[in-house]
Amino acid sequence: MAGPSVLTPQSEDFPKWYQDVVAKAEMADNGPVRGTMVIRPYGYAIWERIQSAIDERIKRAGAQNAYFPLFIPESYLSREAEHVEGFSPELAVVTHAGGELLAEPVVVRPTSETVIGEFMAKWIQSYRDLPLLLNQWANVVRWELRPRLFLRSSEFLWQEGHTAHATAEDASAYALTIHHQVYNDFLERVLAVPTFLGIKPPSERFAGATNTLTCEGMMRDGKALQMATSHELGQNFARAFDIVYQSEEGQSELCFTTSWGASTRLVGGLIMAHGDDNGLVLPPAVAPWPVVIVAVREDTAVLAACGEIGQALETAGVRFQLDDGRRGSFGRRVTDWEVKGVPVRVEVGPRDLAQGLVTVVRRDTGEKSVVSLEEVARVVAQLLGEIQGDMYEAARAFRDDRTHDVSTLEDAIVAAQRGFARLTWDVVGESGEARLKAEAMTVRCLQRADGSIPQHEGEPHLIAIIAKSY
RNA sequence: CGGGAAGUAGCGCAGCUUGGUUAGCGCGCCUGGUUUGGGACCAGGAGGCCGCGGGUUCGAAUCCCGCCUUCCCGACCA
Repeated sequence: MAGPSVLTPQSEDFPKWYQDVVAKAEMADNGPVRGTMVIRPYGYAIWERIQSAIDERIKRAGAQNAYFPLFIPESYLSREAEHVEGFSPELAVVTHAGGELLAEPVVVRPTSETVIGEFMAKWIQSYRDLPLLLNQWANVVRWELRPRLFLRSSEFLWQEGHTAHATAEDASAYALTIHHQVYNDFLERVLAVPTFLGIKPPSERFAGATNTLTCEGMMRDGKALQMATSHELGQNFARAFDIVYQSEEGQSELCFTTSWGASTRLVGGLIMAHGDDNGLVLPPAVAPWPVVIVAVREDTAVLAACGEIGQALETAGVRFQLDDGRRGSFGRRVTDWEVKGVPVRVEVGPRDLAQGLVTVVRRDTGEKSVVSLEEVARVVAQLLGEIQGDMYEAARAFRDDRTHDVSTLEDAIVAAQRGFARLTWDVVGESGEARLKAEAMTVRCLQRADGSIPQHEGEPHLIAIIAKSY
């Protein structure tokens, strides 16, 4: 069996385990400037799959991609009081350019509500122009005091959606649609991460928003990670940027806007939601290669069989990588593929092959099975679907096992040491939030008793989900 | 940004207290060979402005000052 672990075990030091995985799976490196990140090809391939899955859903929700500038006039930020207050500590500001001091400093975008607001104001004239549904894929900069690869870097990649609507109801409904049909659907079906959906308490709200929706996932150490957020911005930005339209009745009306985003943090969430002591465990839908064909040894018959299997997988539309055995011993190569989290290994060796068989191994459970050469493509294609579903179920079981209903703040603090606590929001209150803060815990989100997303934090009988978080 | 720890080969570390030949070890890497069903073995080899800058000294990886970076704990966040 396996020798000494390649990685620091999760139970010994979870943050160290995370760093080990990021390094050993060749996902990312620290950049030369504090907080910056170099995303390596394997990590970027995962991001690209995340990107395309989200992009597809965004387009299905009716939004169109566009691109706005990296540099934003400092004065734009100042127009929305809460927004500038929230972001000013983490802004990178350019004061010099072209060898001269700039008359007005420009900030490197921390998010684009302001520039996009400026252009929405220009483009929207009539109620017929609404809703205006935009999205952009971009990098943003928020100067981080305590960076961690993928989870919190000073520069990160993301998608930010920005929309303008005629009514508050329409804006609110659209934010909810994005939350369910883009984010939660993606998280469940692609990342295989179950979430708690809800709204943020006022203390955790986005700077300038009237309501913030969140998807909270549980990591393998029981901490919460906010995997995506959607914001109802009310008329705050419309007022600041004069985003108005003429109604059917000929009146000038302020728009209601929304914004919503998901970032490279998702890669960190993916690592921590499914990873184990042997490394990354990828759901097939985000794996750069759902399958690796491993030649046990370099041998003519073995390589010929690998080629055949490759052909069959190709025909079945399954992406795969071929490990022809030229690089090191079998055990070494297997360990490497495990660290990288490849969902299925097809091991092709002379012993099995003599009987027309190959060994198929699942990364998530470690389960091995022996199948015939003729059947392997069909079996693997089906197995990938099963793994995708099983990984979601396993993550849900893990989360449910560590989520407890409690009736007092003190019990919540105990439960949130290793998972999530569900406590009536009325019991928490402002003093409760302060008490939680002292324990390094927060209210991650507020939900209705049935798990649905409330309209606002004033609804009666809301449940607060309390946890430690990233 | 506050408190703590640390920076020596790609990675993990020793050497520093008590300054003094050519700065070591393990893993990885390269070459050749034997191997290959869960991190193989033998032989040979390459690779260092000892984080950066300044100072003390005949002499600094080692002592002093400043800065940068990383990790942990807080405050802030996707």
